Amino acid sequence: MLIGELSKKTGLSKDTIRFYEKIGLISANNRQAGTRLYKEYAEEAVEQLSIIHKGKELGFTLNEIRQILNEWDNGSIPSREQIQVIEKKLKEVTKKKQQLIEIETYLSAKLRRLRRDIALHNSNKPSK
Amino acid sequence: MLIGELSKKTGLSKDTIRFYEKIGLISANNRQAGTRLYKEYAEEAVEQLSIIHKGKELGFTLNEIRQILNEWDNGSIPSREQIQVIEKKLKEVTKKKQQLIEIETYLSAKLRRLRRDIALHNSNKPSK
DNA sequence: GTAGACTATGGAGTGTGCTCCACAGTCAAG
DNA sequence: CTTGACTGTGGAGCACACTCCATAGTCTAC
Repeated sequence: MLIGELSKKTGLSKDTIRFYEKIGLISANNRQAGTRLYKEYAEEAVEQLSIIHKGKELGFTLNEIRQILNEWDNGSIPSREQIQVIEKKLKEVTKKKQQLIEIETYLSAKLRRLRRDIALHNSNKPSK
Repeated sequence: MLIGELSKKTGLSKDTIRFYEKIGLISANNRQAGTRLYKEYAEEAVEQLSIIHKGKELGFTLNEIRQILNEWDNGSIPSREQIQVIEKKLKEVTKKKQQLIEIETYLSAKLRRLRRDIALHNSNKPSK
């Protein structure tokens, strides 16, 4: 598929996709088009872009996402090392889960306080 | 407490803390020191910086974190609207939780494949 | 056979979030 | 009363992740 279709399927802009391809986060084949080349993306790219999108929303940098996608050229890195990288990322995911719970706790407490203030008809005099 | 102590307690650099104070994410009182003013931070700032740090690691922008901290000047915003903002953030937290699970699933599948490749003494010929 | 929507390339520009630096005042220890 | 570690201010610079633009070739439909 060409970039326009990929853009629609993923919700990412063409420029963003081109940028990701340029830095090697996703790959594309070349399709001959007259004197020029068009980029042909595999179906796989949709899932990869979905992971990139999620990773970004969770605060991973593109370099970290590169490790998550495991896009090292042609298995140049031994499997054992790849395993260690993935395990490290899984630990980071676990940490982020914990941090999410802590933020959720913080927000929930804040919400309870606000609701109570309103219930007491005291909405413009915060209790804290 | 002064900025050095706050920096040690939170693990954030002084420059970062000064930057957060400059954009109004945290606040400080002025303490007279000769002809100059030193910034005096309340104990509260430690928790706020902790939330900022977690928020950042989870991909929230500083403007989003501002909403999480709810640091609008002196309750200028009605409580009912504050409640809506917090509820929205809680929904975003829920979404991020789901995204974390999806990334975890992706990584786990990758890990299983790699482990199997090694078990088959086939470590340099990935199965996919 | 041309209008209009697509494609690629290169490079400039932008917003966010720091990070570093120079300069200068403060203050506790010896 | 000086040394050394602290403090603040202002501004420059930087890395990241895009975003936009100009230019130019391609392709489909009418």
